[in-house]
Amino acid sequence: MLDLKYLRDSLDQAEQRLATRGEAVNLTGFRALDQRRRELLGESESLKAEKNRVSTLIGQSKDKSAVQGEIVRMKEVSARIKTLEDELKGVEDELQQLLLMVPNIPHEQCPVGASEAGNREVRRWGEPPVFDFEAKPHWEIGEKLGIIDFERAGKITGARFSLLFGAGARLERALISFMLDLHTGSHKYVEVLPPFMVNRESMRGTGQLPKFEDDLFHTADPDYFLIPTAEVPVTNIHRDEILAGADLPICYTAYTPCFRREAGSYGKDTRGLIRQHQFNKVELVKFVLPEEGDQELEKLLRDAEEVLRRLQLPYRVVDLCTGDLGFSAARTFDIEVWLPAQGTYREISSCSSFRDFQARRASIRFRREEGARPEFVHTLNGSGLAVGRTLVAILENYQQADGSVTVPDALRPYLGGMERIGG
RNA sequence: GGAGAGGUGGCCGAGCCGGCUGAAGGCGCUCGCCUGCUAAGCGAGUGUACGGGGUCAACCCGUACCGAGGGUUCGAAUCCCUCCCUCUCCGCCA
Repeated sequence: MLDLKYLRDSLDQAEQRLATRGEAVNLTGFRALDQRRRELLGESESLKAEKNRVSTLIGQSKDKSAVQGEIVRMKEVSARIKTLEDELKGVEDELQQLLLMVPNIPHEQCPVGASEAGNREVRRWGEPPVFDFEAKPHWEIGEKLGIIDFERAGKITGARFSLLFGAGARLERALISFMLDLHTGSHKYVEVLPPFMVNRESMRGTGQLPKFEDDLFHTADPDYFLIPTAEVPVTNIHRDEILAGADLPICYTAYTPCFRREAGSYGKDTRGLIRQHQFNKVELVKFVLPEEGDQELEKLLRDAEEVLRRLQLPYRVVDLCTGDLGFSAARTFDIEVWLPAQGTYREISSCSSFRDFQARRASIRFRREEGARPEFVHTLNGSGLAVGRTLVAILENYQQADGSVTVPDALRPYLGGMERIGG
């Protein structure tokens, strides 16, 4: 959510910067609503002051019959206040609805562009492997090895689900442990294991609601949502809190499954593990001082990259342009891993700064020192990494001519020393 | 799922036969005094949001907030209704 006072003072600038996102952002009506709100507030609050003053006098008077006229008058004042407040509530609801639908303002260093095509490659790491045979897609490799079964997953649940067996299941688990150990050990994140279902307030806090309800799995009773990313429960850990400035940055890492409806992606990535309704992810989340946001994002990005470096998987980093940013993000770097069968880089991590956008929605604040005014923190997060896609990358990049798959060195301790799957 | 108890300021905890309670008291914290050091002691201060004013920073005024939302009343932390959450006992259960 954007700052009401900023919008009031710099509406034109806000509109211009939002326009670089491409989609039309509707701020019409904001000014009128804001002004009406302040008029109603002014009138009802001065009437309340009057009411409070007179009511105290009535309470103090010995002779109630002497103040009968005031009682009658206050009755009318109260009725008037009620009318004003009803209208005020309507106006505030409308204003709130409007503000909750407005996306974040892009960071000034974001490349400006209308779509994915405007993204800027920042760096590449590693060399795509060269095979003396035709590289197979991971679903063929996995099914041949008997470690991935899409057909039975479809029977059990439906499309876009998967079933892992044996070394496949173990590899997935190994990746989770490996990533968590790296981030808690070398990178000093605190491991958390949050709820996988959250309430509406949490979803609103990070920005999934109210705009993207269609993308979420929902339970009817109670009214909960399955998390689409650990960002939601982990960022909301500190919702409605005031943190001590000295405690910042606060860094968490969490493994969770993620659940996404993938509405509107019919026909995309229909085969394989790339796009699933349920997938595992290890997430990194930070709460930082506003002035340290940019450098903390850079560090978070490096921490996520480190996973691929240790696994010796080639990747590149892309700086998303204004038109490709997510709703809540001010700045995003995607990490894309090389997938030989597709002959292209595919997203495996997305590292974003939300600045104070989520903090304002979720009311996450801090004090620089004891007694200082609360300020909003900046929130950051990134995948470190998407586990399913990492498994895909390993199967494809480490595949051998005979259909077996070599286990990356860094993972062997997590697989009881296993050096190869199949073969 | 059944029965009962309760949700008050950073924390503990009064108030709950309606008004003078943003809210007693204690703890914590900040500043000052005192003190060979420490501890103790003494004094003052110590929430947030919104709106208005302002030398637009410190500050001043107003309003709101005693789990959430409604209601009664001139006036509600205090009375009534609905919902949420926590705790205890029973049942069920990984």
